[in-house]
Amino acid sequence: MNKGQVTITDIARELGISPSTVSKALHGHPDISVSTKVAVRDLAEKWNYKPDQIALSLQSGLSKIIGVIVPEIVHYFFSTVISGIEDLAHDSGYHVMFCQSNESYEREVKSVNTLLSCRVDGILVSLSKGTHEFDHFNKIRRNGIPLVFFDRICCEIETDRVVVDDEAGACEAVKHLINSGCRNIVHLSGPQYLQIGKNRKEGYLRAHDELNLPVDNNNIIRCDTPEETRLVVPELLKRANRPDGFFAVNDLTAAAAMSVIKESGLRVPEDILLVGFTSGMISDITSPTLSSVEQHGYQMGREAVRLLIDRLEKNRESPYQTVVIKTELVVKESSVCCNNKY
Amino acid sequence: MNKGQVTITDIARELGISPSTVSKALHGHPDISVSTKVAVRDLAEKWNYKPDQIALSLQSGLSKIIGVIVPEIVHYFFSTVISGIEDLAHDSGYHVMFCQSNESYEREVKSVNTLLSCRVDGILVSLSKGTHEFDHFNKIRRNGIPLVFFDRICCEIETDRVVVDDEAGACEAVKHLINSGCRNIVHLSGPQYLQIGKNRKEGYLRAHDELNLPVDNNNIIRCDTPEETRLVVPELLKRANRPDGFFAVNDLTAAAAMSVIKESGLRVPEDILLVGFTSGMISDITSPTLSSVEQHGYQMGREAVRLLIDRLEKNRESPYQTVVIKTELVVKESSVCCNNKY
DNA sequence: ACAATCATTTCAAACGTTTGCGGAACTATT
DNA sequence: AATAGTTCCGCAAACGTTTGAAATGATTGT
Repeated sequence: MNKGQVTITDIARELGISPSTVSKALHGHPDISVSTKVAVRDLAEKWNYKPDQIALSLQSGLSKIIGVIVPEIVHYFFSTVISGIEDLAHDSGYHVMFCQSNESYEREVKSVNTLLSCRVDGILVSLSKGTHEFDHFNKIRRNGIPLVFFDRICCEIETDRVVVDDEAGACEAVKHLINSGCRNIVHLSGPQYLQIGKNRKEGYLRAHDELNLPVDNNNIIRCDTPEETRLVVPELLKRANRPDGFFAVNDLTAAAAMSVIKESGLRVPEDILLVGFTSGMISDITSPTLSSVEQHGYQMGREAVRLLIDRLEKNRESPYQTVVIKTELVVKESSVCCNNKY
Repeated sequence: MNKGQVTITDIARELGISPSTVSKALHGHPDISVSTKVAVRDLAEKWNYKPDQIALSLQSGLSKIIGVIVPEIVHYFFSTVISGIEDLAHDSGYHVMFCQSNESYEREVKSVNTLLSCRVDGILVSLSKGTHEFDHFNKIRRNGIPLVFFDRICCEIETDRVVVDDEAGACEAVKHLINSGCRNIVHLSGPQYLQIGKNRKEGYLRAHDELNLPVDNNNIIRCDTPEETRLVVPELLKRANRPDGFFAVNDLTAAAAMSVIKESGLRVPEDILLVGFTSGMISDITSPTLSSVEQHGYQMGREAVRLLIDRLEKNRESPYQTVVIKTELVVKESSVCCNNKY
């Protein structure tokens, strides 16, 4: 009508009744006569009345907003997680407000404060690499706001969590390499101060252990970027006992390794088998396509939201849960070789 | 303290003064005595008082929230744009609430309603593929809320816009191929009902035109996914006059084309040169690395926010602007060949 | 001494909504 | 005709904040 959105008071004025009557009519309160209800609803419909979320929030103390903090959106994995968060949140009547920490502790703390002052109902966090101090999370708890960690969790804080089954995925991947005939598998590993780096290495070790094969510690190489790969892998290929398989901590590294291997005149998968981690676009565009461990980011996002909303709307005091998302080995061309030696 | 956040009233009660005095003291209002100011500020500091954004919003009618609607976050390009939006918005004291349309008209309309009921101060939109009806955008305007389109703009609605200089980028890329010796360049093109598909084809045509070379219409092929590429490109390579260059509408397609070419025994860049579009991670992990046109998504995001905040905080009635982000050809290995024939 | 001036503080309204309680106007019961 | 019971509606407070206007108390001027 005039300017901005229609309010309950506009409708009341037009109908010559009080705002409270309009509110009750809209909510089907039994006190209100049928004729008034009809009149109010018709006019609300006609004027396209939508309740003001902000006023509702102030009134109820609930914002219906979920805050999300991720290290970076530009990562394929995180954008799939966000996608899952967004979808389930919207379907449940919540809005999503998100912040990037850009892997920096200071920005993470700032993001927490931002979300807190917005009075979000709950917060979802994946830790930044730079965070080794956790008091800002205690502050969230002190404010009585539920917190759920996903992927990069914080062990120091007791709360709901969603993690991916890294170790099992890594183990499955390495067993697959072993069963395909590899006996000299290099693990291009991530930093060991991050849980994911540690877990994936554990999986590599456990696979060897369970299949009763020895592990050569020289085969565990700290290398998780394409740049490092171009430096490190050529050396590995020159070894007397050349590696016959690579298990990389992420797909970018795996793809770079593939390039290096092919440039050196060796073939994938005929000479060397290769498996990556975090199956995404990348694994489809390499040649041959790259076997990889799928992390189901979308599902992880939904699960985190579900955990949060459960706590918000059901019993706030129920015991904390940790949901484990199963990984899945997606076998493509880079690890399938017919001339199995065993 | 007790529960939840500290309010201005808590401070007032503690100090035995009225809430309005606290508010004024916090704002440095000249009416308030220095001693009171000091007392209030000290206690606010001690109790870590943060003003309630929701109450402020209700009061001022301003939410300090920017709504964003994108087709999908999982695209590298869009996630870089979002990253830029988020960074500048936060630095300017705004929060970001975002929605995905998932390329669906219905979800786009729903997202608009969501953002409107949240009373966002302004909205940033990149059109979904499924949107051919624009009345929901007029509704935003009728509510007096500024609107900025970015990347996938809507020509039917007069408003601020940020676009990328697709055509110039495509033209530069193709000229680069021509100048590197190509005389038979295939364009793997996108759908022509999307502006980007059209613009990039125009760039291809203009490059030929400006360098006085004829265009063979058989060289313009509708193909913009890896799957299509694997079907289409092998045929092209069998032609009598085999293409000596490819310009693809996106990097995924370009990368897939590279695989197909190499599998057929031809070499990149020795036999065939290759340029893609939307320089991202992908262009670094192919072998050889892929020349591509950088779209500066991060900068586009910042620019869109700047436009919106300018309108919000400066003159709301100033004439609409269209900002063009320059593209940039990033030459890597796939298009650099020493045995230039000319 | 009385008013005018000043510094400091509080009041009250406003933003849009919800909701318990009280009230008016009926109807029904005695 | 008085009481009790219905039915329908409005009042007012509350959420946390801002802000112009009004109030308070003290000081100054004549």
